[in-house]
Amino acid sequence: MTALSLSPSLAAPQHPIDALGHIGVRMTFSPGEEIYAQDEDADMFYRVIRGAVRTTRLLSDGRRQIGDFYYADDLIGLEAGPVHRFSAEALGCCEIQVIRKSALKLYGDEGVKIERLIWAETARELQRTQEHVMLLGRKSACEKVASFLLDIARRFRGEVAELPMGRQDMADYLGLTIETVSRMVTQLQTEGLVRFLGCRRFEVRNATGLACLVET
Amino acid sequence: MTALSLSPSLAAPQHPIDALGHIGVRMTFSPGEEIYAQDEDADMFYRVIRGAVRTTRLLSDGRRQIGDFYYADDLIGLEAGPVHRFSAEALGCCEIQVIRKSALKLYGDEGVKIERLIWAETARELQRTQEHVMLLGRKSACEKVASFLLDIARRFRGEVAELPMGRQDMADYLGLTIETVSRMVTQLQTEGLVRFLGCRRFEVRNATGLACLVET
DNA sequence: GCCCAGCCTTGATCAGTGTCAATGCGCCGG
DNA sequence: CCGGCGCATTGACACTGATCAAGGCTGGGC
Repeated sequence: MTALSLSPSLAAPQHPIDALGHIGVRMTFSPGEEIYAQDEDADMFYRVIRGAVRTTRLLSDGRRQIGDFYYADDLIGLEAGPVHRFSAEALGCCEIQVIRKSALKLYGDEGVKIERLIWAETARELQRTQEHVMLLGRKSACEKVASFLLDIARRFRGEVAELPMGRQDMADYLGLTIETVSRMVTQLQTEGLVRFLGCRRFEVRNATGLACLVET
Repeated sequence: MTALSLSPSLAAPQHPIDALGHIGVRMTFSPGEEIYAQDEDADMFYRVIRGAVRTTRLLSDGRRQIGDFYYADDLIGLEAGPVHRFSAEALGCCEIQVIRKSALKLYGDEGVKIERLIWAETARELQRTQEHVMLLGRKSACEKVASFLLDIARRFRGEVAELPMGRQDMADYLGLTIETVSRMVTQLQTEGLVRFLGCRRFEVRNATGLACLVET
């Protein structure tokens, strides 16, 4: 690690993720398949090449919380400790690059670059998790769903957006039940803020109205 | 707020945090005083020497969420981006070591050690934030308060524990209202799980009973 | 094209938590 | 010692979101 990359997001070359190149192996996973398990040894980390992934954690009585959703070029499985604290599962079919941490030593300068990348991604993940805390702690069901849809929609730049997850996953991410998510989606649609075409495709019809629901 | 003189520490570096030694300045803050502000430039980071600190974030309409509480030897103000995304405030009187990130360059090898320390702390913070997400997303008011008290109590190893924050801060950390926190505290006491001596001091009377409320 | 399974939506009701308001308690200054 | 202020507690009630229970849609296989 070179000294002092304290603001990793500022030091932004074109595609830092490319440093990972073809290290490790590529694997494909089918819908719902587990990529790694909660409490499993964390000697690998993963890069999403194609598709979408959720990380989930179960309480002992079965309540489920989704940590986050990940898309192409996101890194997952970075851990401070020796084990994975969430499990990761493919949402649909997806392709994943699997990298053994200990293998990085073999890559010299390149390995150093990658370490820096990992640190930057960890810091970014912290930011995202802090946003998630705001969402869960202080937003109403309606605001939660609106925030979520707006987040997804941003990835599609005005095109029709496609949800890679079902209502249960949305609920477990937002700290709601599936019924409440469904009701809020219906409500946002009734109010003309979004329009659904089937239950996984939607478009934002009133971006400013939606943004009003999403306090920052 | 008063800048203190830099005094060399006598302790030999054993804890990794000691790498920070006496770099930077020490300052004291009085109860409620702001250490840094939300959206302020993040060119410093901070180490709690004595006392306790909260980080908070406000939504535009005034709803408040507390990110976390920090105690002696915790680092705060580490950010991925260029600005602080939460503000930090002293809970009681506290002493803080303030370190300018750019100053680390001057410390060569020591600077590299510190950079590693910062990375480790960021990863640890991510873990803590993920626990916070579980708490907010999937726990009842009663479980939230029980988790919180148990967490605090652990820092006092069976002794009478002292809450460094008031009910409002607990509420804003747990995503509840002050009234609900108060009711849950009363309920836990009625059930004989904890006993309060004044509203900021308590002891755990039935650790296993309390632990049962805190699913993992 | 039809059927079926799985997911999604909707409705009715309920529990938990928030809100509003009043009261209590403890600490500090005078 | 007393009074007042700020925080905490308690109570009554409202409301959000959960729960339970039907249906409805949709997409894939035959």
